[in-house]
Amino acid sequence: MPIERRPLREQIRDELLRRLDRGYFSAGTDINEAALAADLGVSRTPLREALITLAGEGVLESSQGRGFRFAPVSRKEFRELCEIVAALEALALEGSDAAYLKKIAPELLRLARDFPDPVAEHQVIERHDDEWHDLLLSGCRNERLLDLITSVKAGMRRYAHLLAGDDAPLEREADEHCRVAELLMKGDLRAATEALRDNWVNGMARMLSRIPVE
Amino acid sequence: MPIERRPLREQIRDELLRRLDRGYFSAGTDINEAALAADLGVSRTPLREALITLAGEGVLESSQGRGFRFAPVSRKEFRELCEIVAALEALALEGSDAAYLKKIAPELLRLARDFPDPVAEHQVIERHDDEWHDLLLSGCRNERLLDLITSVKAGMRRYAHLLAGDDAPLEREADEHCRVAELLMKGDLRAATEALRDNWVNGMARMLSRIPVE
DNA sequence: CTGTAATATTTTGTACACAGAATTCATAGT
DNA sequence: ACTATGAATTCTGTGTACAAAATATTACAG
Repeated sequence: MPIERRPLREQIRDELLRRLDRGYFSAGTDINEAALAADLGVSRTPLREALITLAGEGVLESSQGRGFRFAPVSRKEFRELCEIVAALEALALEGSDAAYLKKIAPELLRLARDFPDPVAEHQVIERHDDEWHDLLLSGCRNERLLDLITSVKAGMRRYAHLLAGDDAPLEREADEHCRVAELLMKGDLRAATEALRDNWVNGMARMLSRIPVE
Repeated sequence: MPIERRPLREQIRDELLRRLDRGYFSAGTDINEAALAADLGVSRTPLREALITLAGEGVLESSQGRGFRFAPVSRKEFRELCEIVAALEALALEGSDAAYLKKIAPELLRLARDFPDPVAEHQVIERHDDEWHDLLLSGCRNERLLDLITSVKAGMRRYAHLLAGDDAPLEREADEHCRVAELLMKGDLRAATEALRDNWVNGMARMLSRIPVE
């Protein structure tokens, strides 16, 4: 059994993101380091290291003497993040090998079509969506870009659980993914990139209707 | 005198980037935390916090048990970073207020024209270039995007000092900045964005000729 | 009853300590 | 001379301790 040999700070970061997905933390609340560390069964040192990482990704905010808190959600920030990821994913897709994309297009189509039961755990749904995007970008050779996309998406996780419950948005998302896959199958990289951009813009609109006006 | 009231980790991060600009550290070398902490006159704790931040920005790498080291420079990574920043700056410019851009265009032109003496400190030259880009993007209202650009650019600082010494690249850079400013003056945001993209592509080519083939 | 000053409590930011992993160095065997 | 083995050393990763700042509480004056 290959016991966990990764720095605690990384394991803690992952665990905090997992809890965030599950809605354990409500946005805007302060973090009590001692309490959270005790809860996780670690000391404050690696916990703080994880918190600093998450702050760098925009998941947390910090201010002198007041420690860390979960960054509040806002329509404006969500819009900003969507714009950014849309541009970055488009860049990644543009820079991918067209032949490779053509090869994986059927798999992308399949994934898009058999989207999970709308009543499934939100977590399952999110993971399915992530899987599709990951596969789509798996042909990008710009490693830094892929890292950056992962990092920015971590900053969007605070919004993911807002999508819970309704099924109509999921179907539209799936439709749009199909469209991207079909364009890739035809070998039209340019159009696929535009369809991906549209997907983000539309997805943003769908989500915005669920974020309360502050 | 307003004594520094920021977390040490931030001051340390800034100081490390400053030293990086001055070429104190050579890429690829391991960091000895105790020695560096002693040199800076702080303890290892806030130093490590700064190192973790820098690792998140791609300035450093880390591996289990072996600590941190300055990420090695490579033509591939530099190309990747340039692509990313080009896309992000283009996005930022597109999203700016056209009227505001028209207003600051003359100042941009002035800044581009009186570029500093080529024999000046590299640091001065870099700062001048940064100033121009900062002003150009000052009309962007996507705050997350601006933060992200700053962060990615921090990851490029390892390459900046390679530009030292020659003056021809600086003049070309200035020419291209002028062109962007002129297009903004005309109110042609689309063309200006393209010119900015070209500026990054060309700047990348100029730099690549100075990065040794690994 | 409200606002303010003083005090107590909590919590962060930083320093320090220690165990264990990684590396270096030395020694022995082929 | 070279590889392998093991001891010694160095350094990181994590836990703990403490001082100063922030927050909460109490006491008091208007």
